[in-house]
Amino acid sequence: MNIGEVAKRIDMPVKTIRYYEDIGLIRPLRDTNAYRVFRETDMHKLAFLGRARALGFSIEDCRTLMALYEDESRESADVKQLAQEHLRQIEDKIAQLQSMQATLKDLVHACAGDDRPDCPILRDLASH
Amino acid sequence: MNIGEVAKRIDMPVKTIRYYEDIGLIRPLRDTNAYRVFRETDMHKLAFLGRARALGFSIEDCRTLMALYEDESRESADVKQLAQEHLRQIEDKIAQLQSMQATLKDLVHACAGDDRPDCPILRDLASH
DNA sequence: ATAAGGGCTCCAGTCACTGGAAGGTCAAGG
DNA sequence: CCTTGACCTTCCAGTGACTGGAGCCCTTAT
Repeated sequence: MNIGEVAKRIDMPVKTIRYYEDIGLIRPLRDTNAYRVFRETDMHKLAFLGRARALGFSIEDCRTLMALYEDESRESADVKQLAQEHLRQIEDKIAQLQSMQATLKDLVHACAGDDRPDCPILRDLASH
Repeated sequence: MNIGEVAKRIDMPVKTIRYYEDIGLIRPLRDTNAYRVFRETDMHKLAFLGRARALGFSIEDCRTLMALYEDESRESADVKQLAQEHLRQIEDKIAQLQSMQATLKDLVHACAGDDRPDCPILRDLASH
C-alpha cells in the first residue's frame, strides 16, 4: 500500500509517517520506483504510535512502548512504570494550567472590557 | 545594573533576558565595555513579561500586552479579548489533558505491574 | 600576575512535526 | 503519443521559547 492510502486509513499526515520512518520507528519496504510500500505490520505500528501519541506519550516513550510490545518476555511492571510517570506529568501540567485558569478567570471577570483604558488585567501584570 | 543582578532580582535566567532583547521586547542601554545596563523601566518590563509568561501568554501575546500597557489610549476591551481567547485555549488544553488522564488512570489501574508480560496498557494501544 | 567570576557574541540543539521547492512516476483522457 | 493532474520522492528551513556551549573579553581580589 502507498503512503497516501495509509495516511487516509489511519488518519495520520503523510509527512508524519515519513518522519516516523526517518527516526526509525517504522521500516516500510520500497518498490522499484522508490515508493514506500506498507505491510500490515507497518500499519499496525503506525496505529499503535497514533494512539500512544494521542495519550500524550513522547516519541521516545513511544519507541520504548513499541519495544516492550514486541518483547514477548517483557514485564508489565516496566510498562506500568512508564505510564505512571507519564500520568504524573500530565497531572502536574493540569494543575499548572488550572492555576493559570483561576487567575485569568478572575482577571477577565474584573475587566470591564469597554472603550476606557483602565484595565485590571494590565494592572495585575504590572504590579506585584 | 548588570544582567546577572537583574536576573537574580526578578528571578529570570540571564539567557532569557538576552533572548528578550534579541526579539525586541526590551532595549537595555550599553556601557562602554558593551555590558548591558538595565534601568528601572527595563526591570519593570521584564517583571511584566515574567508574569504574563507565567499566565501562559505567548511571546507575541506578551508583545501585544506590553504595547497595550504603554498605550495610554488603549481600550480595555482589547486586553480583555486577548485574555479571554487565551483563557479559552487553556481550558481546551485542560480538557484534552483530563481526557488523557482519565484513560491513563484506567489503564494504569488495570495493569498488574508485575513480572508477567500480560499488559492491558499495551493491549489497548495495539487494539481498537 | 593570576585566578575566579562576571560579561559578550554566535551557533547548534531541543520537540514533533510542517511547509515548500524541485523533481520523478503513474493512470486516464484526447 | 501527449498532456494533465494526482501521486510520490528527497532535502532544507521554520516553528516556540528558550538552553547549552565554545571562545573570547572585562573586572576584581589576592
